[in-house]
Amino acid sequence: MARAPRQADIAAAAGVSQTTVSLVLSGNTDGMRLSESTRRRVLKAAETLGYVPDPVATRLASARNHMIGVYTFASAFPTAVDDFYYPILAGIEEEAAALGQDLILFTGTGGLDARADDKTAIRRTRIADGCLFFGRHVPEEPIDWLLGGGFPLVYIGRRDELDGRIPFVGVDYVAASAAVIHRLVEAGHREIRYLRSMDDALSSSDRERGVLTAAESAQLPVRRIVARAADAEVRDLVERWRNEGVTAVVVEETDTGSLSTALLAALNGIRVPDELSIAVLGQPKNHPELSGFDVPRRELGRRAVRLLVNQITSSTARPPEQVLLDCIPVAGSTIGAPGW
Amino acid sequence: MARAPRQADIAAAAGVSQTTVSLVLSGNTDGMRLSESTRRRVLKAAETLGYVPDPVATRLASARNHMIGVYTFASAFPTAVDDFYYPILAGIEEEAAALGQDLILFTGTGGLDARADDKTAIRRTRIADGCLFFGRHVPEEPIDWLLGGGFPLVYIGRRDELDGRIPFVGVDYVAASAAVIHRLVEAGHREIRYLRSMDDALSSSDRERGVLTAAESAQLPVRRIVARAADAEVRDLVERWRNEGVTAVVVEETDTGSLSTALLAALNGIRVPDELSIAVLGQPKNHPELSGFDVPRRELGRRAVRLLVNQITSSTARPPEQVLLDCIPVAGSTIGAPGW
DNA sequence: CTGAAAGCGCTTACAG
DNA sequence: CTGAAAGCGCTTACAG
Repeated sequence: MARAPRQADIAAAAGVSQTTVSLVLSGNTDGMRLSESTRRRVLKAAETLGYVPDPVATRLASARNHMIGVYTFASAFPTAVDDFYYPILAGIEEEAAALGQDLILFTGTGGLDARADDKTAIRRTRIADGCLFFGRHVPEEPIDWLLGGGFPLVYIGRRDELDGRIPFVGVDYVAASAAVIHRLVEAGHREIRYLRSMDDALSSSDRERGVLTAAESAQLPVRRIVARAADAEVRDLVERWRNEGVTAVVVEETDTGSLSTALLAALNGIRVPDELSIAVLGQPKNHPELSGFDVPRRELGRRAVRLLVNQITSSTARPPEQVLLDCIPVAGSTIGAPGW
Repeated sequence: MARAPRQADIAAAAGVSQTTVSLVLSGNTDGMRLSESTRRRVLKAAETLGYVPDPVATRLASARNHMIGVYTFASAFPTAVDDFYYPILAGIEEEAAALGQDLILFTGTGGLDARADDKTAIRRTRIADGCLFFGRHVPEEPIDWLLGGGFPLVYIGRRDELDGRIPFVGVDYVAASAAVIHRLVEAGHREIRYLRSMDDALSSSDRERGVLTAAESAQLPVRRIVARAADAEVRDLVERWRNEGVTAVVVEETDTGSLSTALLAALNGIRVPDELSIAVLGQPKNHPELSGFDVPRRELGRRAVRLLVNQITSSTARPPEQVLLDCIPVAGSTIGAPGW
């Protein structure tokens, strides 16, 4: 079997110039008309030869190849957090397929942590028409470089770096978290504690902000509401809270879910929600009974793709689009009236 | 921010030709020597200008871009079968990253089922240095076309199409399935039934072959051992088998896991393994207690990547490598002595 | 030791 | 209505 046919082969077969073949095949007839007969001959020759345009050459010549990149600053398929990322990736793939875009997963060359400042890896994303970025932090220099070059990109997750010039699709954790606190307050709780991770990601501080805002507006004792803790400290905390007469604990759900797991493990003996109400800011795996909210992860992926493709196809430079998606409240059964 | 610097810019800055820049940067010094001073000047200029090679141009000129494709004949992130594909993809990504390869996910343009004969989509894979293929069947024409063109590809899963010319990394379902039957026989079972899906994939018939071979060598009544069934029919089957004095049921685990789920659901009332022993040819989600075997899915992905990269980097044309991986036996607790 | 030239397969002005 | 030419940013013979 021979080498893949190119436009020149079709041109020879159809007795026209390579330019004409390109014109016919790309459908770029800006003002120019091609005779119907030429057109048909070219198309037939292309069909016969089994022509497929070389996407690399296309991209080099025209800066469009219908491929969008996905760049994650850690493994795209991390073992520990399957359920966290998988729906996002599924959403990305779904929408990409719907829009006729292939996906390039940039896996980076070095070890996992070396990736952040792997400038080369990030710049490599330019082989695609545009790129989706994932990750808790933004490597400002290379992203700035891409942005400055007019390269279309969209972050997954809210970002406030680079003076708000980064387009993103994020999640409105502030509103969703506030709603959970309000629900507890309405159920009569006053002694509430919020357990968050040590991590300083925006998704963490947004949740905390929502919690604090809601607590303030309900005139709760805001001072003591937030507790930062590593997993190992949770047991002691719960013990202490119990003695303080706390009636509800709200916990942050992180990508690994280890904090909520630690909380549930520390609960042994305590009846939920009779003695203690529990709410989770996010939805842990295999715990549909937990009250809290669901993160629209699949939609996050889908929406990000749409934003990116819009950016790629729109000719005019627009201000960076920044979208926040609403979470889905989960009623669950772990919020009750204040106990003991 | 200006346009990305290219080799010509470095050449100007360093006072050499663009060719020299290419030579220095690529390290392609076949027999030719470059003066150390030139070399240093070029590297410094490249560093200063923040040069990053354009991967598109590199690929067009050299036919190597350190990207490997992943082509699935269905969604790469199918919702229904998360746990089935995810480990394979995770393995692929892991190994690709280790070998410095980016991944291109070809998502196809049309609907999901239109993909198989989407010749264009398959040919598009040629943008990568090579491609991994997934899927229950082989679209022979385009695969033959790729193979004939010397395009490196590796299938995930055993394949026997195209006269054995398709390189693959598969799973030795025959041996693993036979081992399960042997285990039952050793436990004293004679009345065994094997429940398989209606699907005719090779992974199904391999399992059946293993079951039959083992049954024959144990001189079981092979005639009646295999039952093909849709999920809905399982309940009636189990009922009948119960009346026939069957003491062990072996079930195929498919990608969706629906058959084993149906079997477990049909079991209500029957005590396992006291009354009935159960074994699964594969490992259903969330059922570590089931006896059977684990498919080395992560390793499947990893190994496939290694095979592919070997193929890409080896200069000599070799016969297609076909690898079968062993499964991991799962002892479980659902096999006992024959009941009733 | 280094450079001028051709070529990878396309697209896009620009001429006719 | 169609073609010759230049160019996208590289690599790779081939000369010097």
